[in-house]
Amino acid sequence: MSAIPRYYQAKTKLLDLLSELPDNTPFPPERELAELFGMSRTTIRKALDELVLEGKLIRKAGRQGTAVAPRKQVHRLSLDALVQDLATRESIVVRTVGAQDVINVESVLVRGDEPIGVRSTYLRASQFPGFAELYDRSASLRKFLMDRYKIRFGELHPWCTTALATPRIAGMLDVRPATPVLSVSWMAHDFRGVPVERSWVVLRGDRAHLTMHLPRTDHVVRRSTA
Amino acid sequence: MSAIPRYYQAKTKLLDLLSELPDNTPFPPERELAELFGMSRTTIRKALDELVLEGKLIRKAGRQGTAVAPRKQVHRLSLDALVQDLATRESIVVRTVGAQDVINVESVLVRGDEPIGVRSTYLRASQFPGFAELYDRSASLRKFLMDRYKIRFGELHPWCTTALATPRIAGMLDVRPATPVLSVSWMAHDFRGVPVERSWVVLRGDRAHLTMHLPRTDHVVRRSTA
DNA sequence: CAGTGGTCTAGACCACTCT
DNA sequence: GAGTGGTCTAGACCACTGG
Repeated sequence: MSAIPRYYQAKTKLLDLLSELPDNTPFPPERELAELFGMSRTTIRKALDELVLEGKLIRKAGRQGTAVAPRKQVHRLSLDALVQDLATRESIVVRTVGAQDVINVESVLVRGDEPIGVRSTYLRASQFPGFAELYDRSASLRKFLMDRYKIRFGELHPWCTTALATPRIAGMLDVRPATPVLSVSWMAHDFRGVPVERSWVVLRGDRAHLTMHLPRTDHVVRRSTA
Repeated sequence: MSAIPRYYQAKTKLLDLLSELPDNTPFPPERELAELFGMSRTTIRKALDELVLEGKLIRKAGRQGTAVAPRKQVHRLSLDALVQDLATRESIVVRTVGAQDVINVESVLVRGDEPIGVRSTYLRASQFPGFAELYDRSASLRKFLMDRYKIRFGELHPWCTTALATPRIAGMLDVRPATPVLSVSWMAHDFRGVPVERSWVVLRGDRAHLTMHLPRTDHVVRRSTA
């Protein structure tokens, strides 16, 4: 008479167990939980899968097994900071793509020893002669473009959605492929409307929040009411 | 010698098959694919699961089975529109929560005959006497609060992340539980800093993009370089 | 009623990693 | 070497939906 799937019952029980354990506590092995709950390992795994996707558990191959994920590790990243370029990063790759006409600047965003995002920016090489040699990787990319190439940026209209991590991105973020991520993209123009850069940021949804800012609105969009 | 899992090989093949089929084309049954690829149904299902999560396939219970999902169905929703209250919606529920002191206004956001999001707003009943009787559901909630209760809103700092759909939300969005969704939240204050509303929007990541706006920045955040 | 996806089982083998 | 998670199999039963 239970319309509730067994794996979901397991998930609920595991969540209870989980919430009482301190961070990084080793979790019982899957086979043990299966026997304990009287379910097959497959069913237990389905429950564990979801908890891992939600960032509540961490699984590692080999002997160490599953453990309670460190909580309160959600980092707040502002949209402005993403656009300006992040202060903390681990690596920057500048590479030319295709017929030497596209420059790709890729950086890994790190917070608290964890990679939590990847930022990838594409520029036209013809627009920025000598970029690879001149670029100072310790500074903001946006500031560099403004200072060195006298770019004056116009307004931005970034957009944001969810995606599943590709194998490459998953490797960079230390998560499994198909992990849900937050994807933020924008196309930057200068103040005259000339395209300047195309950027794309992928954030680990379980480790990062994107914060935005909306100015005071004393007016409201008027609607034509039928 | 193949480090590539069989389910991922299956996914790649299915993706090829998929990309050549028109929208809404019925897909072969799982048991048939299993025999065709020489894999177990479980393995095929793991591949199909990811394709469904990515919004490339649609599964329905019963006789109709799996089909190619309609593409190019991504709706762009602006952050401003979310905050103002959506123009298109299917249903609004006003209910009191707990000891009659919290009002919850919940609406389903519909685009092109599909539910793509849920917006839930919480208000303090004591702050808005007679709300349930007075509220005109055809108008913007925000506008209603401004007109009827003379609320003057201050600036907002919404935040955004990914989440997995709970069973309740999944039911409202017509997706499976644990489907990745885009979660946008904010706390609205009036211009003096008094809390007014607490809102939460969940969007189907495979059907909706959130668009934002960033004004021109002639200045760049200065960093203290060590 | 027949066929579909949704769930579940019991078992197997592998790669990895700690001891 | 022992134990972990990652993958995979073959089979089963169920709920649902169309003809």
